[in-house]
Amino acid sequence: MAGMDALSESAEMMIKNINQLAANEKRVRTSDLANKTELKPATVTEMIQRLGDLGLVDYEPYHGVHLTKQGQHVADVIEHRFNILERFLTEILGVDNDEASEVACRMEHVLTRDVEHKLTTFLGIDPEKESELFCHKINIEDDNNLKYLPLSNFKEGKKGTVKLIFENNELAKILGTKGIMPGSSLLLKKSNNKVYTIQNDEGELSIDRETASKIILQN
Amino acid sequence: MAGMDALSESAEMMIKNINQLAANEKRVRTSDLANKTELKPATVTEMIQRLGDLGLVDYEPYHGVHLTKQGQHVADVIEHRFNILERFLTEILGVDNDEASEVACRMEHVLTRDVEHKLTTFLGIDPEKESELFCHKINIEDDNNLKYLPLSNFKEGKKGTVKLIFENNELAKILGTKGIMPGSSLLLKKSNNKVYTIQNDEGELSIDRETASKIILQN
DNA sequence: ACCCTAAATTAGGTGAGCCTAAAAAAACGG
DNA sequence: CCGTTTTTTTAGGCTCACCTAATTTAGGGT
Repeated sequence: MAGMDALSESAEMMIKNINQLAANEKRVRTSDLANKTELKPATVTEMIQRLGDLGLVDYEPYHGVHLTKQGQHVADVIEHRFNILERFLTEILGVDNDEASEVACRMEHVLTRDVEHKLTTFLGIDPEKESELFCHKINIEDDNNLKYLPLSNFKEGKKGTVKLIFENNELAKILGTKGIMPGSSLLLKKSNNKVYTIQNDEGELSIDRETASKIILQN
Repeated sequence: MAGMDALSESAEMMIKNINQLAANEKRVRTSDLANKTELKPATVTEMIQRLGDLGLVDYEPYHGVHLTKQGQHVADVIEHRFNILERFLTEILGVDNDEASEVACRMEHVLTRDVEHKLTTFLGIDPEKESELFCHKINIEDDNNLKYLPLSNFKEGKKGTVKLIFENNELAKILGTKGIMPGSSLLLKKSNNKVYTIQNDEGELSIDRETASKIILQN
């Protein structure tokens, strides 16, 4: 990882876009990138030349680019950060999709590996299994201090205490009538990633994933 | 809020630093800013001149700057975003202080007001009471489009998404076989306060009031 | 094979944000 | 109140990331 001096946001975005277009065609053309990024072709050329100099992209004049191994790695990291951030923003905070996507796209460039990793864990994803990207041990010191999780990421059969319910709306009030409120305990009886069946002192009920993502529990 | 075109990260940082130094002395001098920001004095001069042109700072050559009302507002927003982010990173994710501070400092510039607000709520702070900053109505985008109602109180002809079903009993299972489960959509075709006729992809069915009161919908 | 069009690159310009070095203003001590 | 030192500003230069306009290359049709 020599010379990994932190790429500019623009450079990272270009790599991300190359990666996304590469799904369709092996060599990505300047015009496609210009189109996707809303930059002028001349700007794209300039950029991919610089990326070429950095060894992130294999650039053959007049014949497009494709990511090198290094470039692919960068793309994977960015993509992952974007996904994590987007999920956090929509599922946990309840930000709407367009805005979440936009904000995630700007935040993806300022995350550190550690924050990314902790956020991944927070979302209930096991970072080890999540991808091969970080197999060279990350060494997150004591993940067990991450005690808050949305119900949507709870494991079946686990019990937890409600710490907060995001958005103080009608739904929260309805949940309240069934004994689901900050401070109360509940058991996630069954979940299939779509329907979550929970049980507490007052009985059972089923809720959808979106709702489940707004109930934050401490285990 | 005219011309609030989104300041650059550099400009925002400069305002933040001016604000922080202003705690000590009313007029903040170039050399103090140069010191704090690790920029050269010439660069600071250039920056504060630009901020002056934008009306964010009152700049008097050779005699330092202080924030205008507008500038102060920007500073307060940034400061708040920083604090929220830092708290989230340390308290929820468990990121250590130095790194949290650094990451928060880069993220503060890309937060939107909505995300900031939702994050504030997530941390268990009531954004309304939190500060006087946003008393000039924040206009949380129309909370009324997030209405949760039991099917029994739905209006005829309205469509909604099932958010939760109270009690995981036989009846709920039967509803499930008819495509009525958390996450699914339905239309209340007819209701007379006794019999509720609903329609979804899989057809129509009629249920009684008691059952209807246990199905919570979002419109 | 040749021309023509579409695509890509080069050439040259701009502003932001940094710099150094030189000049100017303010401050301070006798 | 004058000279020296410190602070600030101006002048001029650089890179990055964008642009437009001009030029070059690739590739398809006849």
